[in-house]
Amino acid sequence: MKGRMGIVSGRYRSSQTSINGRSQPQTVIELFGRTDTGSSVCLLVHGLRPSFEIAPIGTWDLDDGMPSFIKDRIENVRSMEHVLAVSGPETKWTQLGDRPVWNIEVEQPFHVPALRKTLKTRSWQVFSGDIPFVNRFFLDGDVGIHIAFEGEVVDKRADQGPVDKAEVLIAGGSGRYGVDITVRCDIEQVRATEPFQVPYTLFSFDLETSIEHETVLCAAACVEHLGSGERQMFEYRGTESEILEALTATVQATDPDIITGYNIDNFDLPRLADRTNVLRRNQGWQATARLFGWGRAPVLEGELKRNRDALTPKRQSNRAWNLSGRVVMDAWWQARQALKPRRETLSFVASLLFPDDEDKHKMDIDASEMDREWANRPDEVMAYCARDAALPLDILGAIQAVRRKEAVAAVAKVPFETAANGSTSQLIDSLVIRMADRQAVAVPLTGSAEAKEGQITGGYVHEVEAGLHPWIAVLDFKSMYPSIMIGHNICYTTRIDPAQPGSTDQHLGVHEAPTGALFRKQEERKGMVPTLLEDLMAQRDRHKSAIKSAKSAGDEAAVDFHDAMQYAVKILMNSFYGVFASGFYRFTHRDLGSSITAWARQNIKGIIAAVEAEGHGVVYSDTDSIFVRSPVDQNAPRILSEEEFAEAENGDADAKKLLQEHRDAVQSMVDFGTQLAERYSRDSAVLEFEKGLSVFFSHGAKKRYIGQVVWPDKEMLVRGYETQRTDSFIYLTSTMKEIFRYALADQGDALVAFAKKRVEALRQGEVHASQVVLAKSCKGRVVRTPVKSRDDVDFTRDYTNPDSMAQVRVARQRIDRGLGFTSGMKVSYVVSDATKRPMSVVPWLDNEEDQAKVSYDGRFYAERLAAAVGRITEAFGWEAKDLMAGNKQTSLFSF
DNA sequence: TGTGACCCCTAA
DNA sequence: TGAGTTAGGGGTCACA
Repeated sequence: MKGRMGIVSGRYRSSQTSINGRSQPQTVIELFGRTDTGSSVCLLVHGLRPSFEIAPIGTWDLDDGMPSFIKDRIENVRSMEHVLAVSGPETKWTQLGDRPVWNIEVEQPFHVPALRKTLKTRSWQVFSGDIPFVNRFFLDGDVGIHIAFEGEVVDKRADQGPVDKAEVLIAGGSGRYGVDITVRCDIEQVRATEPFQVPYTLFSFDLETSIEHETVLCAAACVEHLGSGERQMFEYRGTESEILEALTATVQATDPDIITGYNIDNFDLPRLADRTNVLRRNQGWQATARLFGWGRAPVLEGELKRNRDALTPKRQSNRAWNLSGRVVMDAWWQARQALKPRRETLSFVASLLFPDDEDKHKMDIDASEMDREWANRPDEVMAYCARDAALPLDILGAIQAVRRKEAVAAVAKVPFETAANGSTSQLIDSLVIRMADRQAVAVPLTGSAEAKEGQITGGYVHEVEAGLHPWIAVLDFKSMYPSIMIGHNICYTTRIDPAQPGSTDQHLGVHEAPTGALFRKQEERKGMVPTLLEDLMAQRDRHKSAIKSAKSAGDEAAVDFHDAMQYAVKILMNSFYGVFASGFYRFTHRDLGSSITAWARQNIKGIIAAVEAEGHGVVYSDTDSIFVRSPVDQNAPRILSEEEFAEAENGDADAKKLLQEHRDAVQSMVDFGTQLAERYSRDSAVLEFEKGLSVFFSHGAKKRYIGQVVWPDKEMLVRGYETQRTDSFIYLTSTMKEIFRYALADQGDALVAFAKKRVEALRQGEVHASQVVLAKSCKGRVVRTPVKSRDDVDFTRDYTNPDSMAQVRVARQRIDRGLGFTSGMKVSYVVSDATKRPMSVVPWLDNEEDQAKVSYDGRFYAERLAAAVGRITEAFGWEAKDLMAGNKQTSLFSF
């Protein structure tokens, strides 16, 4: 058959095969995914052999030929156990210059770690020796998530046959896979194809569990087919074994690519794993498969024993869960990343995303009393469970999680699983190693770089001038760090090491960083990273222009697709700096990161000085942006009210004049900013006029400012202040927002009056408790699941003094009440008495009964609000004014 | 009352 | 023991 598929994940299988009567090691790659026509596939790919590379430490003159002792040592390697073949040498670039590199083919991938270690002790330098075998397939074939393949169908779901069906075994599989079709092919029959939207199937589930007995009371699942948009609901009751077996049967029958749910990583999946262990006791391995065999691997004992990509979901240490052929995507984690919600409960996130859909967030079941609820109102509990099984699908849809991860996978050329659950360095690795192989650059092992000593110096932040500043043009460097990397050819492979012999040889000119670090010119050797970044920039431009043409053609799906792609490219480009500035990445050196930031500081400081020398004040600057005073009529109206606009529309002469003056001022600022950006742009450092503010305000702290944007759109801009923070309380943030409006309108008196009123209301306790809920994330290691007592979580590993942290005290109270705990989740609380040390806090729970009991410390909250608001008013010098108005207090908000 | 350690979260 | 970075503000607690 011929087809196209989107790869979910891959794994490999080691076996023996017989060639001409001789037993030979064989390694088959199993790729799981779904075709463009909607069938799930297991592709058995043949022809890739595990290997790595070695180079001798020490050097000799290449022109003299290879010394005989090297030949002997190579023969020695050839005769090592599990080594199949040695080929080479091939000349590859290494940090120590061009070196002869031999390729070592081994019997199986799992032999590599031990051989690597032995060879290191025998003075070989090892390269490409820590790349997972499946990654090797993506790198060598230069493919990513979307592939086209050709092959022979060896099994179909509808076919009959035992699990060890001969056709599958002959094709290199371990047995009948849980997919629609199993296809055998050779590596040459797989190639990259244009990105397309894979019609994935999603499976979302939720459990209701007994707090008393830890058992599963009931479960529900919802399956969504992205291709058709269709959904199916499933409900499970009965004995616990029946529930688990029925859930597993649904997974196998609906065959999803992606498994989701809300907080399944830390709750539902561990619970299912625990219960499976209890329920399977005194039964064979088949019981485990029936209860929790959710993967696409054949139902065989060996498939349960694997550490990863097994038949049952598993997780090692803190990593995401994994299982064969499917990917686990926790909707909680995705929502947290995408939305940064103030609180993280399912009902809160649902009300954030679907504010008008009351049914999605009302709480009519008391989760802390689940046993009682289940006994008294099983149907309501079931309905609640079903709703919470479906909601994660709504959430993933609303934040476009699957489509965005798919786009990242397409850009980084990795399987879906790596984009969904992998690390940033894995994405970068995927692109950089490909480039290294193309350029004959040896790939060093992770951890082989010299440790970075201390931190490198980062971006420059200009002191901000406190107060109101009218007509500020905001300019910033376009993709500053990527541009610097391209412009100065910064790469692991272009760095000139002064300690290296020959480093002082003639270069065709060099890039010298302000730190003194040297990089070759691209004419001499173009870096891998600059090449990749240029490609990515071009790719992003292509998607951006495709968005334009799709828009004019009215093709909404194409707009979404190209938008997801251009966004993924942007994310990836901006990740390069961080990875290369990190201490552990395989292709890094401490000079790379520090050179990038040093050039950045030089650029921005140079521009600040030049602009100021021209007589234009710079009120603020952070890393790659600069806020400049525009030579605009200072008396021009900064913003017009709705009424003034209406009056101007209606032909009112005064209003029309105001409007004209405002527009003239905006235009004059735009002209100034555009012209300034043009004049200070360089090839590798493009300055852009990003936005125009009719007024800018800061109380004098870096990274905290507000502004009235009048170009390109009209909006309020807030950075850093409490309104942006998720660990503040609503009453404070809403007060601040209003204060900002007064501040930007320069209405000092109204501002002060409003601030006083709000502070007083808090102090008197007139504000509803829901408005003073604080939330902070809480770390801690769960040492026993499920979490039933305080001893089940160890907070001392994450906190020097856990008892002094409010979030820990709250977490402990939650545990006491049987509400469980998951590390990293935000916990909500209210301060009940701040005069105590440490302050008394009570958890804020999701049910009205508990909420009604909460009383807060009004004085504490009033002081916190006063402190925040006071910083703003102080900058205006309004205390004196207030005193003059007859207020006897020495400070505005003292009591 | 001031200070520093520790922590969370944000800007870039 | 698993991994993008640094700069920075501000809250809480403990202690001098």
